[in-house]
Amino acid sequence: MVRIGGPKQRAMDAEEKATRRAHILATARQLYLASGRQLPTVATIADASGLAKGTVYLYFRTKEAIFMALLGEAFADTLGQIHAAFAGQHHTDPARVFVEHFIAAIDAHPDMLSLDAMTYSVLEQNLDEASLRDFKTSLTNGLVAVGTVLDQSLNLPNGQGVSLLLRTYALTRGLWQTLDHSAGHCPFIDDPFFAPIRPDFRTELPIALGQLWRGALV
Amino acid sequence: MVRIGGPKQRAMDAEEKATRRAHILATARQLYLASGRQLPTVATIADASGLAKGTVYLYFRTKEAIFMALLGEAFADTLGQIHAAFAGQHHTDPARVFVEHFIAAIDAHPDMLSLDAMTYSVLEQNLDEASLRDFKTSLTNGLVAVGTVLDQSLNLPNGQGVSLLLRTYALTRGLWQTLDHSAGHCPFIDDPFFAPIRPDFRTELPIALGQLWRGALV
Amino acid sequence: MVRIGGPKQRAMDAEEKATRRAHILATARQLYLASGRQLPTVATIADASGLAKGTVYLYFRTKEAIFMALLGEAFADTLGQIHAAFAGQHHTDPARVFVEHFIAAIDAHPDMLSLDAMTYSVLEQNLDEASLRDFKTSLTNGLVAVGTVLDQSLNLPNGQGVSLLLRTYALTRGLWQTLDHSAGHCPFIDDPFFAPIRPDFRTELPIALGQLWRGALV
Amino acid sequence: MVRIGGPKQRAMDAEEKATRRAHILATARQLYLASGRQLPTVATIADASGLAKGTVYLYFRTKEAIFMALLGEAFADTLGQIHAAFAGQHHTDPARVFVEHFIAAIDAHPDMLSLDAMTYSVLEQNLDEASLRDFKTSLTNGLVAVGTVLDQSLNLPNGQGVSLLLRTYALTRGLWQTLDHSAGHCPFIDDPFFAPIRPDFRTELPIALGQLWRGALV
DNA sequence: TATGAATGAGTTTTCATTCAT
DNA sequence: AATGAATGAAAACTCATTCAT
Repeated sequence: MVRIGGPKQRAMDAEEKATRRAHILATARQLYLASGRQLPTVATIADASGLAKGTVYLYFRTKEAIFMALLGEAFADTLGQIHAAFAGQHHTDPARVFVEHFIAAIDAHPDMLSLDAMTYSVLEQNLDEASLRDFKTSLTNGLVAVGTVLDQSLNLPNGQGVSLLLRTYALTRGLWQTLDHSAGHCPFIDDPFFAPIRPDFRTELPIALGQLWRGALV
Repeated sequence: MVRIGGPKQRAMDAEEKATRRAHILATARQLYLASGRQLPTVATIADASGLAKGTVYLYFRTKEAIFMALLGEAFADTLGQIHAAFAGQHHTDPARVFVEHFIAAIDAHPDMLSLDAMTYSVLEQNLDEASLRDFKTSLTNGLVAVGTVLDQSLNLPNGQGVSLLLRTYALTRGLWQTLDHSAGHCPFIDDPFFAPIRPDFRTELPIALGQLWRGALV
Repeated sequence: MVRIGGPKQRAMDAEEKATRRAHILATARQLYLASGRQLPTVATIADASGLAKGTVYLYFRTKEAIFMALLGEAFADTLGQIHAAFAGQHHTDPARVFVEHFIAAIDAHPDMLSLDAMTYSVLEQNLDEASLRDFKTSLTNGLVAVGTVLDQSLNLPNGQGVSLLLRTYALTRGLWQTLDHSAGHCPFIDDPFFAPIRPDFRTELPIALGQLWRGALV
Repeated sequence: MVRIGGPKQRAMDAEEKATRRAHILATARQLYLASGRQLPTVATIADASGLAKGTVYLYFRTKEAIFMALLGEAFADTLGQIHAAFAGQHHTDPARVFVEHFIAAIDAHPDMLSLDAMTYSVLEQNLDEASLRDFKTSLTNGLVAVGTVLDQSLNLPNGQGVSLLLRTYALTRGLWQTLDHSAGHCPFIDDPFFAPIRPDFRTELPIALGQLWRGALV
């Protein structure tokens, strides 16, 4: 028999519930950003949110689902910005426009690439199939929509837009994993010896993306 | 007093030690490949190697060091093949030659990209600084050497070869993480719905690399 | 402000309340029988009953009380059948008559012995004293009543009927715990090696009860 | 990376290991007896044994395995005493002799019936199949051996000895679960109202067993 | 009366690493 | 050098119960 103290405030209607969910998400993001490459524990998130552990589980099936949701938001937002920049428009230098908007979106989501780097090895492992499918479905929809917009805006053969998006993101993801060392796990990385293989990510990214797009649009 | 299972054979001279180390490494790779995205435990590796747990630690400082060593081998071998293909030679279509050799090397190391995907989030976390530095030093040396060879072979401005290598690998790594689903963690991924964002990695890779190189060598 | 899912129907008068209580009970029994030796969660019971969790607690003080009620019903029914068979009657072979009716009652309550096996270790642990007392009081009343009937019908010294009932039930309970393996927790139990200690419960029960009664009535 | 303090003493040979295992077992029994119907946590057992939690798991696969081992010992000892009393011997009043020895063995193992009552609902649930099979195999061997001895000593038809043992134990187990209230979970059980259904276990047991044996040996 | 959002206690087990032998 | 016994930190998740609405 377990006796416990009652709840604080209750999120009764859908709107309040959405707010609470968003609050948990925001707290988790903050904690993650502060910790550097370490998923905070559910207990920590709950504490920082002013909620009980069990309450967090009312809004997210697993701990990993929290961070997948964060990642999903970042993806959606990034895709949204690209969409806005290309839907129904033509640009004389589309590669430049794309890269500018893409990098701006990345800058706005400092947790995206970092969380993404955990996706493969950590997040997907402990995620239930349903959540994973939801995530991938929504991502697919977004990619296809923006890909179509790119097809139209750039006069590309059908499907080239999506391909370009995938390659762009793959290159970004790969570069970031190779070049980011913001979390400070390698104290020695500043040694000039490593300079040739440690260009700055933010400097390198536009160049690399530019090359890829130039090669693709030739 | 009964004493069972005393020390086995001792690997005294340098050669025997190298052999034993290689044996552990080979066992670990086998186990890793068989498990699909899961680092085997030290106990498992020791068992499968016919050694005691403690013995493994005579050859590797930490468990992660084992897999970093595996990754280092794969990198070294890959770089070696590129080096051989370009050192003191000129090619009429260097991009094609590079991509061919690069992909061949990747195919020969099915554990490379997979282990690499754990680097950021898993392997580097538990690695002691010394091992990490060794790894990165050796990698830097290899990259710089091959980069220089590329500079010469392709008549590139100094340092462009290394940059190209980094971008090439970043794109490969990113594509693989996006497109590989060999480990079968997503039973639903074969759903045709996901087809547009799931091109085959091996089909996609040469195209994407071709675009990058074309854009870079323009 | 959107309000969804208000209170359903209210069971105001005593009859409606009894009906709803019986409905919860029936659902719980079904769920228990279907699960094999696992008490369903309150959430499951509530869902399957079409009620909210809180509502279940309006009818039962604790989860365990639900299953004690189920057990109580089975006991009451069993005792009732014995009572009916012996009240005001004499039988030439009372042992045979008793065993027949007893086994028929047991067969009619496939959840009785199984729930009973959890009584000692699970159910009584989390039961509030009041419910436990209610349960035991009602059981005592039933036993004493039927015991008295047996005393009269069999011309036994006062109190022998209750003793016989207790011993009969104890033997049944013990045999069932020893011999039942319907839930299939031991896949290997069918190995012929275990045959000598795994006679069939339903075969064994009448024999064992027969011996006990014969020994008692000598 | 985890760094921890070294071990205290090491059990290197088989004998020392057996001693340590026995020590853990003894500690667990003590703790269980002191707690009344509550399996102590592994942490508690480890602490009380002066060992680390992990060490306990070197000797027992699961927590439940500890208590199954305790139960197995009690069974083995009980069967051993019966065996000694009947092997190669004839008694004029075998029922009396059996019951005396049986009850003496039960008295010597105050944890046996109590643990046994958890077997069905708690212990078997969390036990791995291998341990369960071992337990049942050893129990079967013991039962069959003693059953055979009984067959010979009492001139019973083949297999009757085992049957008698099973029924005897079933009755004992059932009576104990019905009548034991030593753990004090029912403060109200001493109310005279419950007297008719609460005879003393130790008084009741010999009577009930006597009836069963008399009925069986007629 | 009915609802269902909120609570939070509670515990097993794994496994990388150490170090006595 | 080799062995393998000992260590102990670490955290997700369930679910019975309460009580504001």
